[in-house]
Amino acid sequence: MTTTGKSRPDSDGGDARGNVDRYVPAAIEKKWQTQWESDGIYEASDYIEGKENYFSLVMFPYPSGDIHMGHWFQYSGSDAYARFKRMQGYNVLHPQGFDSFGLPAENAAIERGADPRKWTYSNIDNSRRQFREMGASYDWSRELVTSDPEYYKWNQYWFLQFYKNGLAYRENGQANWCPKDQTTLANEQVKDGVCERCGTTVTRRAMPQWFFAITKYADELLDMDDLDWPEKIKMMQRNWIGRSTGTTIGFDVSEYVAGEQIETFTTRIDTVFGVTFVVLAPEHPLVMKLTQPDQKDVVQAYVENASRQTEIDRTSTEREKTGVATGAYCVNPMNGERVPVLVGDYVLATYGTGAVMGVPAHDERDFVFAKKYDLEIRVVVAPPDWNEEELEEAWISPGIQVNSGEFNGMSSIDAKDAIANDIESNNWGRRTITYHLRDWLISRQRYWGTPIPIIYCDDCGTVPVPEEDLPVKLPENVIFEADGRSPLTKDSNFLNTVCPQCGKPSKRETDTLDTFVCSSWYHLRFASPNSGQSPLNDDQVRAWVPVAAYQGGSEHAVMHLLYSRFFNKALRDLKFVDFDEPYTKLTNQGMLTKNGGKISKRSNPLPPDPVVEQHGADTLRCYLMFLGPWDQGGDWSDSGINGIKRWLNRIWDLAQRDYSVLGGSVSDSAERDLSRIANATSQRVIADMNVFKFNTSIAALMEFTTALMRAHENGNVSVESWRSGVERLLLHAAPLAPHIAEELWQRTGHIGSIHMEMNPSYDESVITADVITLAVQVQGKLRDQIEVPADIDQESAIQAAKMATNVVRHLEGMQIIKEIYVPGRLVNIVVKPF
RNA sequence: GGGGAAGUGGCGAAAUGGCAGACGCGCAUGCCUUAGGAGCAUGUGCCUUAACAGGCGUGUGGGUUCGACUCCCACCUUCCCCA
Repeated sequence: MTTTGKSRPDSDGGDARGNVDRYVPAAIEKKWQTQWESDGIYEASDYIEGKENYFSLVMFPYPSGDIHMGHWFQYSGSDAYARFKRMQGYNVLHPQGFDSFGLPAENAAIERGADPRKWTYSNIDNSRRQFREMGASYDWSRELVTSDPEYYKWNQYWFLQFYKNGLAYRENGQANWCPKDQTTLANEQVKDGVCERCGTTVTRRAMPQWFFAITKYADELLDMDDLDWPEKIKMMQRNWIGRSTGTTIGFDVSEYVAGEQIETFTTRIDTVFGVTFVVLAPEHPLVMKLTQPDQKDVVQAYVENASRQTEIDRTSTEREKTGVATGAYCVNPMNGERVPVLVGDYVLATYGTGAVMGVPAHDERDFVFAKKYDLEIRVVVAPPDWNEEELEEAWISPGIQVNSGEFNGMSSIDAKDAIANDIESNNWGRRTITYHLRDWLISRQRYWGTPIPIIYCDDCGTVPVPEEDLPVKLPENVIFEADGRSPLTKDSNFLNTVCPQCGKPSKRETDTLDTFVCSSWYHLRFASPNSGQSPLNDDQVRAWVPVAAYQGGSEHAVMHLLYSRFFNKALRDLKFVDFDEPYTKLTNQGMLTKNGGKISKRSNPLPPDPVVEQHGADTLRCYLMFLGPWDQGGDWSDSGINGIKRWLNRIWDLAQRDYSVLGGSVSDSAERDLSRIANATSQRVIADMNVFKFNTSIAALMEFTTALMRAHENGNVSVESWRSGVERLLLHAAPLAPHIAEELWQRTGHIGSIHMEMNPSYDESVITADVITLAVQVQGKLRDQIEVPADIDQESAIQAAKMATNVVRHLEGMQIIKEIYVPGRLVNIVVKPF
């Protein structure tokens, strides 16, 4: 414990400063948290006369047990921003809730026998407590918990709308399977071949799965020109969608299999005359049909071996590319040549057509492959000054077509089009657009999620649950076993039902929805939280959405943020919303680390509660904001927190100083100086808060704090200037340190909450000083500084600069060849020896 | 391998073409104190110097400019994303 809590009879804060009690955060923070809540000052009205609505949303947490220091970092910043916007006169909606479906609850059930519902809701209670201790300005009246039936009912409703409109479908497919979590994963949830959540190597498994048709929106999702988002996130989404334009062309194999051809996709159709082999994925349906008898054993063994490898291994650039010949040949339609067909495991059946044309001269991978297997390397796009010599490495840049029949002499850029036209007119293939993006796999073979509202009837087939029967509730008291089967498949009360169409006994779907469905539309529900009979209230949605400012981590770049955009567009086309994008402006907070590593409860713990207990919530909030730029994150260290504590202590002391000692000997210049720094501080703080630069906002406020203390000690400012200075300091500090600002606001005689006040205004004309310091350089090196009137003209400034003592020395024996004056900043004199 | 971001005192950082190191930590000296993990004051990039002053300095090497942490080129290192 610190000594701050102990009462001491005299010395500090006493005597001339007006006998003030010490700053004890614990004594004021709880009090104001309770007061704010009972006054409901952060509850947003949908309309306030004369105020513009501003929806400032921060990504809601998964309630894993504790609000950890990373959460404090994220939520302190977003709360400070929301508070700042409120004080700029906006009608701000800043809600909070819990993304409470998901694997950890269920794993806790399997590992420790905890009931997922109890485990989750007790975590939520704890998280609510910690959010309150943070002093965050959330509108708790709009809180939502995604595992509540009132919420997930609408997930089911959206699913049904999507299903009816062809945006949700079920298909047999190879799914990513996590053997540990016993569930399927979307591509986005597989990182480096392992499960994003638990790190287990992902395998593939064939099973019927539900999908959302996100690829229908691939092109529209690429249009992000109007989004005020970090360029990095846009780039990641573009890469993830991975649109590439090219040509599909068929290589005839009818001499082996009647009427068949190998379809290949390429973005470099200009190199098609350089094809010297074709490679099939081991899973390609033509592999066995084409393989010649003497190659059967080799190919079979190769295919079997490939099936045991992960995709990551197979496509790794570290690994040498391997392949085996099938003994068959296919025909290049462009020149009628027969080229060998090989099988190679670096070609994946799931991408493109599952076959690639090999052009060793113009593709690095093919080049290496051809060298290894001694295949022809034929140049068809000539590098500049090429004279038929062999290439040292693949030439992948544009060039001039050679060995390309009628296209010889054309630039390869033009040839792309010309050859594609030729192929299309001969019906050998077609222009094709491919995407890396796959449809969103939403099925999870898990219990703790939203049941998919579908019933399977022997007679009627797949039947959607009627909307009036929603929600399909998750059963309680189910059996958990780590056997790869969802508890829902073993709960006969849940599983067995009757067909809504024919009334015959039928089975429910036992898959639950990916939890990213919950977070794809939660912002809409925050805007219209109380619509019991409909998912949304149109007026409320229109009042608040799209979200003006959205804050969250960049780890959601290709999952949540892409799904949300898709959801919004789908809901727009189904006439539920009338805007194109859900989040207008996005800001990423950086990651908070400890000793350079990720903070984790087990291996690298950093619990916030002890810090709050020792220093108070305001100190912790400000310290986290002061570490560095919010969008860059930072590394936690205990050492700096005292600086912030000292600053808050100084504010505490300063705001309560006895100002009756002032006013006796007011100096005009001291008044002007204080006014100048006061206005300059507001200008800096307002500009910085607007762009989430909390660190420099705090630095400006610290400087202002020091200036106020100096003014008081010198005793030469008026009571009015002093009081308005203190007021200004408290108002600017309020978004960052809400409790101490509120307490001091009250103690300095104000009625009502400081958080309902407006930011102080500033006058730019006051900020400019009448006398300024100019830097004087000779040859660009600083030699002296001069005090001059602020409105000095160029000629006088240069005159004065030349007379500065230390400048004279450097001008001796030199002739001046150039003089530069940067108004208000510096004079630079360029010289050379006579 | 491709794409992106970053590299500044002992430390967190500021400055995005104009006085590098604001603000804070730490450290040093002094004041106050019975006491200090409290408070206040002063100092604090490196080198030379008694001082005035000078030299060097923002990962490395070039370039543009009167002037470069900032812009351009090449390279090194770290982190992130993708393969």
